[in-house]
Amino acid sequence: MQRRSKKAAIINAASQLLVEVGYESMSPAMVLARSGAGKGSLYHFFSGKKQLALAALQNMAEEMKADLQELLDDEQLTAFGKIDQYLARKRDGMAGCRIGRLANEGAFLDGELRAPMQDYFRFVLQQMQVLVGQCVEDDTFAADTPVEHIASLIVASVQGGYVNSKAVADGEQISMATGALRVLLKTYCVK
Amino acid sequence: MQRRSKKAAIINAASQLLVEVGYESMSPAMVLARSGAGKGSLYHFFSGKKQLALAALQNMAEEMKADLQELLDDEQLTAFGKIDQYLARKRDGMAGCRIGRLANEGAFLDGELRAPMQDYFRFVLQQMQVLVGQCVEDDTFAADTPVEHIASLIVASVQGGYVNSKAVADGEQISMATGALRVLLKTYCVK
DNA sequence: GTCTATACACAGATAGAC
DNA sequence: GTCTATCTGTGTATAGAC
Repeated sequence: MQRRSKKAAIINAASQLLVEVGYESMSPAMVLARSGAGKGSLYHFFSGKKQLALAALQNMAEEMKADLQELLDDEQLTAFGKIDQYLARKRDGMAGCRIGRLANEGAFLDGELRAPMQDYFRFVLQQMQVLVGQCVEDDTFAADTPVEHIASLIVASVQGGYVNSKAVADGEQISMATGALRVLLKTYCVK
Repeated sequence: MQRRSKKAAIINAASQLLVEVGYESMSPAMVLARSGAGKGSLYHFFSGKKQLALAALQNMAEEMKADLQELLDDEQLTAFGKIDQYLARKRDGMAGCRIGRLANEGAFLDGELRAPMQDYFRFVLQQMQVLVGQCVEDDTFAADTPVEHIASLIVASVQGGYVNSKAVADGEQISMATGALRVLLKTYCVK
């Protein structure tokens, strides 16, 4: 047994390909070519394409959650500041959200594959709800809109920004959408 | 030559399938099964899957543009009222945008296939820009944000709402996002 | 114009050697 | 654990009859 098996390389290649081409278009052959492994290795570690994608997805979701958590843990920022920073993050519109870009693939109607996606989105929505709730609490926001609606819009501006970027082939679309929301939320603040 | 050939049936079936399963997962066999035509008919009218999808897409785009145009032509509504009505439209979150849901498929990197999608999105973005511009003009909105940013956010709230809905399997997500934006835009109005 | 029968490539998975 | 060789099903397209 090697110290670092091909397993990690395979998962890594799969993660990249899920972002680049999606699930249905990702063939085992592509994964093997990129990871430098043979078919045997893939089917030694995973029962099939689905289980491989599952492992890759769970990896990505953990990374992205940790990324958000880092922002949430920033003691320097107010709740509103965290929302603002989240929206202000630099994003590659033409790449798409690593997880959200898979939402329309038929394979994700399957409960098992959808689980990590659903889990990730619920986490982000939930955390945004908490932040918006804190803004209401400390009178930054008026309490005239359900917190989960605002949270939903925040996430939608990012996901929709990615879609717009891809659709018109303009990477700037996403920052235009999130930027506009930053302004609107600032205006929404009860000064 | 029949008065109503199988061509329309084939395009119609393809349109449905593009929404339901997407482009890559839509096989000629599925199109034929649903349309009741034989393989020969399909390849008689279209040079291949791509040209068929193109025809179906152009059909859909025209329909959806006409749908929006109807709202734009409503003499009863102010520019702001039109934006508000656009956001308030009833949408099936679990179905997804007929065109936007294809944005992440690799086949749409191809210029020919992307054209109708790009065209549709540009149209909607452009029309929203005009409406927002009118709102600035008549002092409904402050002029402190570029009109194309607000327009981008409006479209993103819809597209992102669809993504959220699919991701968490909750059809209400989209109306939560667009609903929140309606409130924010109302607050943004210079009263 | 519409059909059935057929060809070809490749995605997905298995067998078994090393 | 890792590899190569192989098998099967199906997506995509063509040929050619009716």
